[in-house]
Amino acid sequence: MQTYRTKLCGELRSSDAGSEVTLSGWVQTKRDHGNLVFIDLRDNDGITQCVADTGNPCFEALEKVRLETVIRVEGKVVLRDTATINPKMPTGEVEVAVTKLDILGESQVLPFSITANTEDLSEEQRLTYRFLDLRREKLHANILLRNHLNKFVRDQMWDMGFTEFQTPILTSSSPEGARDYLVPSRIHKGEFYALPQSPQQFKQLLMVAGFDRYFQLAPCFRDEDSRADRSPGEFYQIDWEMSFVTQDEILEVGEKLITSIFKKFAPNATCSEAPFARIPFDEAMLTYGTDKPDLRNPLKIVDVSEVFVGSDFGIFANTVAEGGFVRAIRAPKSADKPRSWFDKLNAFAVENNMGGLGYIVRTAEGNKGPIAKKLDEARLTKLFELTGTEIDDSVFFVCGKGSETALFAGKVRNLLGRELDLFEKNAYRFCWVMDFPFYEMDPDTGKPMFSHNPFTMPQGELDALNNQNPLEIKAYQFDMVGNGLEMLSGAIRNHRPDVMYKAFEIAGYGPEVVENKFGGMLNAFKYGAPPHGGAAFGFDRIVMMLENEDYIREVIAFPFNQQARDLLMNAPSPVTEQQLRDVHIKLR
RNA sequence: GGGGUUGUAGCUCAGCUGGUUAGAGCGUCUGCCUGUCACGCAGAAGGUCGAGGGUUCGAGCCCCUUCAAUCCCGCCA
Repeated sequence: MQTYRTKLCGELRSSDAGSEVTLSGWVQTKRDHGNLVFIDLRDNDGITQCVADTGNPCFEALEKVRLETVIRVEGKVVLRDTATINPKMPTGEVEVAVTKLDILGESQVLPFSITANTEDLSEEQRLTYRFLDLRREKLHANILLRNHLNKFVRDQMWDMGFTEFQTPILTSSSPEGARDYLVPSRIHKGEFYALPQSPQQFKQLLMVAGFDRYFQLAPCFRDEDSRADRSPGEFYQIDWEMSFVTQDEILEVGEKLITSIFKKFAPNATCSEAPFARIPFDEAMLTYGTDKPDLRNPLKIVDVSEVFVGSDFGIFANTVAEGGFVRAIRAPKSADKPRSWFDKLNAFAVENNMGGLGYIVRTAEGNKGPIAKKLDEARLTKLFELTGTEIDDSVFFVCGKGSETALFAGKVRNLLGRELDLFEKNAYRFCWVMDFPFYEMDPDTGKPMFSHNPFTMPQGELDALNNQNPLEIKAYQFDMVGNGLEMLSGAIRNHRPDVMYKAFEIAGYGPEVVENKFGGMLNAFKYGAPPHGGAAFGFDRIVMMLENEDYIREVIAFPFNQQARDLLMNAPSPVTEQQLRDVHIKLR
């Protein structure tokens, strides 16, 4: 059997001139000049131009070959004339003068062009013909980068002393969190496996089993609806867990891993250095109006309620008196913006059901805007001091009560940052958001419910659960946020059965619920559990950030569409009656 | 579960206030072309206007129903 290739399509250089080579690949483009034909031959490695003219026995076959046909060519590497060198191609100094051509795999007429821009194609087309889409340069490169990241992360984790595990894919349904993907049992009528939403309980059991440091590039399955940055169905986490560990030590692992990743895969971008800013949840909500602060945006939200107490501006003064607040955002160098700009921002507030967006414009000639007249000189001075507002700046106000208003201030902060083009360019800014509340009020029942996950250790442990207002207890729970995206979530776990029973009791669950739902893990904790904690990065999201992609599908080889369908493999799909009978299912 | 947007040639789209035979670019096919590199030039074929119903003398365009795609809200311990 003849060899398919002696060289790859990306590796020929001028130094190879004169040698005989064999290449195999896809016909990416064909430029037929009648008596002279060029073919760009592409493989995973790159592209090489092949050429033949009328004197060549392969000429007619080469002229007829359809795009994306797989061929094998033999030929001689020749230097191109200076005038015909293509500096855009790594192989552009040479070409292969074809002496023999074999068709290895014919292509039908393509449904779309491999070389067209990605944005010129519908998602439906791309997913239906994903194998063609994956041949396109950008997506192909994204998937290759994902592959490199995969190995890099493994190496890093091994180097840090972690042990790689594989945990079950078929497991049991867990009662909290997202909807499970269920798998009916054939042997046990009426019972179901579930695909894991994360290996959470397994990795904790591994700690109890004494493995000390676990990691896994873990597939996770959640039956929830998709978003641009959230693939439906399945996704991957860089999941790790550590025994005898403090919260700080977990954060250090996260910082070390993420900085090494961005240093290697985004060497030209600015990246936060460890240690990252550690922002308590409450401060994040006040200063950034979100639990996912984008630190590329320099703007900060400042509480200026005190300025309005007893002022002539009745709406704000009354809201503050009723327990609300006024928060301000300085908009630097925006005083020269036209009235329409301020109107536009006000309209944004109205769209968000916020009534309006007050503002003061500070100029050398005086202060303008609807609120300026309502504040006396002393109050204005205080306001400008609190917010750092200088001449030629303006300052915007959000007034109201509760988290809704706080979150709206965050939206205004983002909008102003974009409008004034303040976001740091080509940068990755990371921070930690810490000290999440352990419980939050369930608006339906008026009782405390777990705000994150019930496996987390409350700060203050049993003493806090016994003696503090549940809504004021913080959790050893943290997120890493990068450029406004949640990249990691982690926690110190609750490894003490007594604390767990009490935590669930406060959330309204009796001991039988804990034993029923988390019996396996709870039982394990009764036989000597080490203090432990861990975290998990969203793997797909890191690739997304590295590639500056807005859509998570751009970094997944075979993603679902928005409706959680695989258009290529036609999943989900109906099954036979016999298959249904086997698993004791009758469709209604 | 809810809201927005979209659906016209193989692909990406245009199509005015409802009015003659529904257009463009790319792709396909045919012909010409020996230095292109998204080659170029000339010509041709290609349409259930997502589907179903309605209004109208007349519907790609208006109305109703429905299907699909996409983005968002809910949801995502």
